[in-house]
Amino acid sequence: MPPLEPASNVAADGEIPLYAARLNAPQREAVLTTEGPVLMLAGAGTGKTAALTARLAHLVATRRAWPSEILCVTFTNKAAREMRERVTHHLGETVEGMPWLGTFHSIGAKMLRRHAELVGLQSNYTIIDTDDQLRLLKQLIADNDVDEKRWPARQLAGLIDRWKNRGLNPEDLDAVENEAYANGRGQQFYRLYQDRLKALNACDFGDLLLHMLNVFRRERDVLAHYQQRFKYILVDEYQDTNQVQYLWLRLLAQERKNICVVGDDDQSIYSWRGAEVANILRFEKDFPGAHVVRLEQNYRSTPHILAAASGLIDANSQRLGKSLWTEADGGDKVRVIGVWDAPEEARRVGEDIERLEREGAPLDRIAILVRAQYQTREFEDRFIQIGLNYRIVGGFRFYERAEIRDALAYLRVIAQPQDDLAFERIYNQPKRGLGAKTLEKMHQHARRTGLPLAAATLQLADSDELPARAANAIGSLMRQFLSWREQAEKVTPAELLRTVLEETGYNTMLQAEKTGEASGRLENLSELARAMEEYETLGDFLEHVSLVMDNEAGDDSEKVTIMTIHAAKGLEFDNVFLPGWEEGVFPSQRALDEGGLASLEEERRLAYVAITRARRRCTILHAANRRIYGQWTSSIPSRFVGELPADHIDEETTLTGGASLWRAGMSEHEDPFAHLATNRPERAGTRGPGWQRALSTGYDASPKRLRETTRSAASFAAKPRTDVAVGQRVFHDKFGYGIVTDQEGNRLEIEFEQAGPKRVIDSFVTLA
DNA sequence: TATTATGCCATTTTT
DNA sequence: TGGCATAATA
Repeated sequence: MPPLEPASNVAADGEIPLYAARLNAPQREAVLTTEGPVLMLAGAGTGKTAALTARLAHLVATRRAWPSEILCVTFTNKAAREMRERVTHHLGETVEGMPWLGTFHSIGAKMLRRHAELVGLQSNYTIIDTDDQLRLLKQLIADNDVDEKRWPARQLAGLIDRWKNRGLNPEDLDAVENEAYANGRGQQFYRLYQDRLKALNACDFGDLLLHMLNVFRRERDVLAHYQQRFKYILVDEYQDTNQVQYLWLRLLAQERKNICVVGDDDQSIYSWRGAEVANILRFEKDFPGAHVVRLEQNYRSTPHILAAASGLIDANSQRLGKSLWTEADGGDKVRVIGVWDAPEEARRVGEDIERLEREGAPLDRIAILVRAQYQTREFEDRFIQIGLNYRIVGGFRFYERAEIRDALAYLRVIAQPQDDLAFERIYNQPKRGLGAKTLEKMHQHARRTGLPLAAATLQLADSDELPARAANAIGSLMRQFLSWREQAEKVTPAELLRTVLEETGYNTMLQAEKTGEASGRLENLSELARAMEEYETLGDFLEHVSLVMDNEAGDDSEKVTIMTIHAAKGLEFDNVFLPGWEEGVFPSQRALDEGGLASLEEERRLAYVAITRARRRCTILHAANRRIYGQWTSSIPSRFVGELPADHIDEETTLTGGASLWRAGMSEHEDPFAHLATNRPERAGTRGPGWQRALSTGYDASPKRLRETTRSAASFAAKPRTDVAVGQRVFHDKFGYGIVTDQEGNRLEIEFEQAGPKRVIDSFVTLA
């Protein structure tokens, strides 16, 4: 056990150690207050991570604890990675890595591998994702004569997830909870699901935490062991913890009470995922005598941006209260721009970005942050048209692609023969002429014999239950599995994967397809194999895959980022564009219709997060008309716009006076500008209940400055390519192969083989 | 058994 | 509107 004396690299008498040298007073306080509970309230951009890592470094450098005696939990792999890097930097290479620094789930998984038998699992259990989870539930629902139409598997999955987030086991459900699914069969299905998982030697994400919580609650010696081990506990983004995580931490911290949590109640935006702001709000009650430190000096944004954000969040009740300030001065006010419709919004943002680009602003420091994914399409369309480099974050993740999942399913069956879900995914992929009928027999046999699906299938192939063709197909597949399993002992996981892809004919299948898509899939698979190179065992790799689902696509070209506000939490950009600030979009209709005040306040926090991402300039936009689900809908500016303090914003509109009319709620035939719209929007009878309130929130209806939007100079000035002509066959990253049917300047009309006719900018295609 | 037609329903998604 | 899932067909 390390003594409590200062290490050599730390000055003894009040001199400030290196890792704390650049910290401000509150940050330093947060670092040096090592004993007892600490609540660090860290506003946006206040150097939270710096303080947190310095604290870690301090604990180790002063020998208060070994790295292995500190539990440090984050929510994302990214945050964990960053912290690890920064601590390593502080402490130099001499210190061993921190084994207990990671996400809640990865730490849960690690503990559970050690104690798996206590919850009826083997230590090589599989971690299934939501896709597997859904398929499993669908089977259960079908097997138990419940109409999936009436009681969707998604709903059940959601319920189970919520129960687990709250730390509830099947037996803990009360009658009300039980009623929530299939007329009082919630508990039954939850239990069935858990039993099934156990039989598959698998668990879902929620289980990683819940199983360990159960172990802590039941096995006193296990709990005591970890309580002893973790001398200090650090928790990042505490406002995002859910009930299980809270209970978990409380048990672990109970003994020593050296727990330091960091968070910002104003940035709590995941309550719909089970996060409870209440956890941070009541920390001082949970841990009496807690030392509270407020980080309020902001190092990121200009005063106007901060003031706008602060003014907005002031409208929320239930806050711990912080006021951000900065030493910086100057900077532009937050711009608020009203436009006619969504296409104009995209055009406007595109033009602004082109201007910024001409002024020398790097594209990768510009972001467009949207409330919902569907908003990205308008920008994508526009940017393709004007040839602006962009990337959309979110949506498909690497490990969620079909080909990757197929490949992983093969590996899973090799590693863990009980993994029925994986086996079921690939038994006929690539096509082996096996269908639903064969599957049904496989299931029947598995149920009869109590064997895992793969094993039962093997038996079945030897019986004469199946038509010869099917039996042969299965037989050879099973022989392949046997041989792969043997090889798994000898070759690296990456090699094994390559063998599998070759011997199954998966590669051949894709090669035969000859589409842009298929070649992309092949590339993804070799990318997967490459990513596997660094893993020694299959098990290591599979755990990594299921827990670390993020992948930073190695793309070097500068691009504008388009993503949701949720995805942007924790990031910062020089220039931020915030489109769609309209009632019904942001705040979202759902939030207005259900969830009441709490939900509205979460939307407001989301708006606060959005604005505080901006370092230098922030532009908010709202459109009068927008097509939502194919229906033209007109809308009024978001109430959040009205809540921005007037002194810190510049308002502007491209609607020549029409804006104030529309804002005043005039009907269509009175609107002198209605005829200007080519697609005449229907007047909204579909407005949510929020609009009345929005009108009364005192939106400033004074006359606006006139402003005419000009067309983008860049997209017309660009020189057309000379190597492309009508009739030329070309390749486009997104649309695949096609023939040029028309050329006008740098714009091409292309008939794509897969995607049909499209207009694109010539710089986006290569000759085929 | 594989392909086409129809229908349905749509936030946010750290693991 | 359009993407995805299940249903109906060749």
